[in-house]
Amino acid sequence: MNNEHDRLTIQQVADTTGLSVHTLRYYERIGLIHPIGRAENTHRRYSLEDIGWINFLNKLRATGMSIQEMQVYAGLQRLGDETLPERLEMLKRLRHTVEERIAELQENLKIVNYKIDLYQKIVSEQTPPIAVP
Amino acid sequence: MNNEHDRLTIQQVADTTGLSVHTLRYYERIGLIHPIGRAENTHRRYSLEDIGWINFLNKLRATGMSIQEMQVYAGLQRLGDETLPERLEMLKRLRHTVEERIAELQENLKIVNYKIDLYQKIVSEQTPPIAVP
DNA sequence: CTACAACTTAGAGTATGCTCTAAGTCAAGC
DNA sequence: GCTTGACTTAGAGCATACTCTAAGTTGTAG
Repeated sequence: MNNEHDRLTIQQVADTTGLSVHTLRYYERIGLIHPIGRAENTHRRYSLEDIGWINFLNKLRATGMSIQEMQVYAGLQRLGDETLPERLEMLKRLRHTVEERIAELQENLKIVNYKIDLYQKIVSEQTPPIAVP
Repeated sequence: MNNEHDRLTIQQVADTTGLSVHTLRYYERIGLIHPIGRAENTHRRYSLEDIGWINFLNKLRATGMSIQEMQVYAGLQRLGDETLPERLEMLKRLRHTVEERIAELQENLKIVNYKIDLYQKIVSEQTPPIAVP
């Protein structure tokens, strides 16, 4: 299933996922990533599935999910298909919080825009394009 | 301009702004809030303008602006109207980053939704509404 | 008068999420 | 044989943003 070409070093994974090698080891240590397979020399070798999982973790992080919640999710994932309903619930809750977060940002954006308009007016009044004597 | 009714205690401000009294003192200490006026007994007394500023700070924080950037903004604000163009620039940059953040969240939401749909299907197949022999 | 609540300060402590260091192993190239 | 570079581990350190503690003051109520 995985030939030698599919098995990447930690540095390669860092380059392709955007996580640092430190962070990759950290994620593995805290259980976000399952124990990665090793080459004969004890060096980690990541499979393509591992990359897929790490990319998904990155998406979860980008939604603002905390490390702790991701640990729960990763734990459920490892328990197999019978935890699908729980993971589904987590994702639905995540969707909800992300939607709320977007709405909040849009509200705050309005306020920022209002302030920009206000300041823009004052600034343009102070320094008209061409001074008229 | 400010009568006794307009001058709130730190606890009242905490209640109305949602910040803790600790955070209010912390914000003042690091220059996010200018030195608040005191009653005869050295206790802080916040004016309505102070409340307005604190509420604005809360909006900036909610957009994800860092404390450090807010310190810069607060510093410019204290320098008066001649810093309006700089503050305008900061707000425009903020608008941009918030718009990007919203777009990113919406992208990630798509992925979460895709996963929800997928899991939903699997789960509903595993446990049909009524088992048919 | 004393108890209490609300405040004050300086400074220490905490949670989160990394990020780095030190010391060591190992394979490949010169 | 030796250097180089990529990896390994355990554990320390760091940036951010609070959050809390200890010790003290003050004004009011009983």
